[in-house]
Amino acid sequence: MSSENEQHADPDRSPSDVEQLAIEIRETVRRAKPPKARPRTWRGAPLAASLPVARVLVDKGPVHLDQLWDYAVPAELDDRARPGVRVRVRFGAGAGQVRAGRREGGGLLDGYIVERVATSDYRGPLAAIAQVLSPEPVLTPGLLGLCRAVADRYAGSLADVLQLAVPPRNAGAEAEPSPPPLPPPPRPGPGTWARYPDGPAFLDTLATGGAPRAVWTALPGPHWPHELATAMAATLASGRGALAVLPDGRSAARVDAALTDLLGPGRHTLLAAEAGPRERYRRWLSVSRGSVRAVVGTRAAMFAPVRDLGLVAIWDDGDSSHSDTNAPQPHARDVLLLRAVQERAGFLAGDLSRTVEAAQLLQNGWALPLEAPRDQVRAAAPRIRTVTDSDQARDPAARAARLPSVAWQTLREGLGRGPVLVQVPRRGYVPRLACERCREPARCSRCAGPLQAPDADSLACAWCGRAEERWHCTECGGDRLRASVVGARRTAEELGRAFPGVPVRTSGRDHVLDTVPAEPALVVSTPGAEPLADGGYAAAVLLDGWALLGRPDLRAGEEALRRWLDAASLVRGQGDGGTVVVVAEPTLRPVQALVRWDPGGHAARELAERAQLGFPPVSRMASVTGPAKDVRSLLTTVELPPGTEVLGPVPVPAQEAGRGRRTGPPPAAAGAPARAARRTPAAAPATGAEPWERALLRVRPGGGAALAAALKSAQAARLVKREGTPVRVRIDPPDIG
DNA sequence: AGCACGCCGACT
DNA sequence: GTCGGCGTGCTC
Repeated sequence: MSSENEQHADPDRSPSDVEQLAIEIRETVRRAKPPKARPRTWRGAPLAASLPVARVLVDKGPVHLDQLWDYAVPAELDDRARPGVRVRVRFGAGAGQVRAGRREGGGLLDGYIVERVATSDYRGPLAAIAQVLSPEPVLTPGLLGLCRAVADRYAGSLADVLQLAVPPRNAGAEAEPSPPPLPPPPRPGPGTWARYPDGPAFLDTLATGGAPRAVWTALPGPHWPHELATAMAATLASGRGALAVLPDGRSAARVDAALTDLLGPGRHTLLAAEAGPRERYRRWLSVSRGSVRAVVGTRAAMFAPVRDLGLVAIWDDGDSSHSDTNAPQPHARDVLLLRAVQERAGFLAGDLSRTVEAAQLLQNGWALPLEAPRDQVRAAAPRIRTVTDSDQARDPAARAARLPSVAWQTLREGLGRGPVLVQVPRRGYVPRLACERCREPARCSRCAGPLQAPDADSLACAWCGRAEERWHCTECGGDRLRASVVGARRTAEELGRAFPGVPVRTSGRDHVLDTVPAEPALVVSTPGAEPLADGGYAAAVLLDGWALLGRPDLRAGEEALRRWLDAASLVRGQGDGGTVVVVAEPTLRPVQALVRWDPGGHAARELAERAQLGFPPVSRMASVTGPAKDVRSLLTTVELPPGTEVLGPVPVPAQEAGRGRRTGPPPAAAGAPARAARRTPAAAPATGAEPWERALLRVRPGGGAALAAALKSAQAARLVKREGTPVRVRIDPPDIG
């Protein structure tokens, strides 16, 4: 270990830096009373001869600490204290005075060394790095740059983003060496990419080191995982790395299997939740160390530190699980877009459907479409028929199963040729009660809250608790209600009776079936849980379309179409007799898009409409949610970019305030209106909880970054001044209705 | 967030 | 004279 006076061979070393710096290690005992036992720090310990200052990012802590802090590097930690390593530092007023015997870590925080520099701007004595936790350089410059960009985009702190991007350390995994990298594989053939006119050229660009950007509308059927893997393999052939993010472990595993098929073992890895922490970290390290250059995984993999990235890909970007659930809730599509730009990589958004965001990438020319010609689409897709559920079947068993006659016939006919799929919307996902005639959700006549039926023959409002004596529909005047959709389990029972002797399988949230064999069977599934059928389903029936379409959400139409296309793509093409029946109003736009198998047209129309109405993603939005007075005070302090519109604030009911530490104002208890009324005057919540509000902020296209920056600094200012409780800031809120 | 420092009122 | 209220501000 070098001492202060030793000459270094390092040509970068400039000895005067050390003297000029006049670093004084924080003297823990300069006060009158020395501690009984000093912490094992280094009173007067020599500093690193070269670059004795470490700029450290502290891992946790309040938002306004979102900056780098300078620490002195003691000589004995010189060679371990490299950029990117995890360290432990003392932090906080008086942190230097550590009393022996007190509890450990008073002021000891974890962090990362971001860089080593010669001098510090900080005027004052620098504390020394307390400990280098591990010599593994986990926070590489590229990863840091990405995390910074994500933090800026989402008005979040760098430390929060880092927590998503860097997995927790596991000493055992770190001790294992990673194998040396394999040489680039040979170029894969185009395979089924030949079905897309621009497919082979796309692969060619990737294989020769280019960075093409595309929105890929995959043909229905089982080939897309292999096609996605082929694009990754082509990128590897150029000597670069590739990353694909999928919405769930099941689809990621399919692409992983396809990669194994194309590349053999050792060139790729799967980063998904299944593996335990040690295995996950082991795989992550194999990527970080450069021994593996292709990564497929679920959303946390979006940060995977793939070296020399040539392609980022996302599959099914409309799936809500692409939004991280931890602050600042970045979306995988946006993170990968940032990476494509920052790391000059190609970009591929693949989907059976199309989101408005993907349509926007096409519209502004950032990406090009990768689509099959119409006749190919028609051949690969099943035949789609629509039917309304007023068309009840004659067969009593089918009526009991609430099947329209066309649906019943389709199932019966399909069962002669193989497995058939029945998609049932998830219960609780849908309006509770609706007009039987026009499907308008039933609402309270006083407060417009949703009505529910506590027992067979009474109706009450879920918000205000008022009993509804004589309900009638405000839209069509109907006076009969329809109960909510029947769940998958009961549908399965009813179908079992309608088709005696046919095996019935269910797949849903609790048990998701992976695949079903080619034999005739009824497969009842909730959206997203549909098993693959060996050889494809002979037919499918998509029940209760009204429930998917009727959700009070900006994306209801897009989401319904996505769910339907996902299910319908598992059905054989119409040349092979594949048929799909969707039970929904045939004039609605998403239903027509399904019939024509035209997700691109649907997304383009949605995009045009959103542009006209000033909705995202054309305009950018942020939401600010919290106790009313805090929301309002933030709104008065924030320096919004010119032209920002402020919508609201409006009161938010408890469930919209989000699951958080603190819940919003409780809506008056549904079951006990009388008691609630007696206790307190209407507005004052009995619990003392303050009413919550939400404001939406909207900026013109291009103003998103400025809006995020303004919100972040206003939030930080409030924290510094300790004004009230922090409010929740969410960029691109998904739930605006 | 912690945790010191600091500048005003009641107490041994 | 000293203890101590928590308002203000810093933490490398």
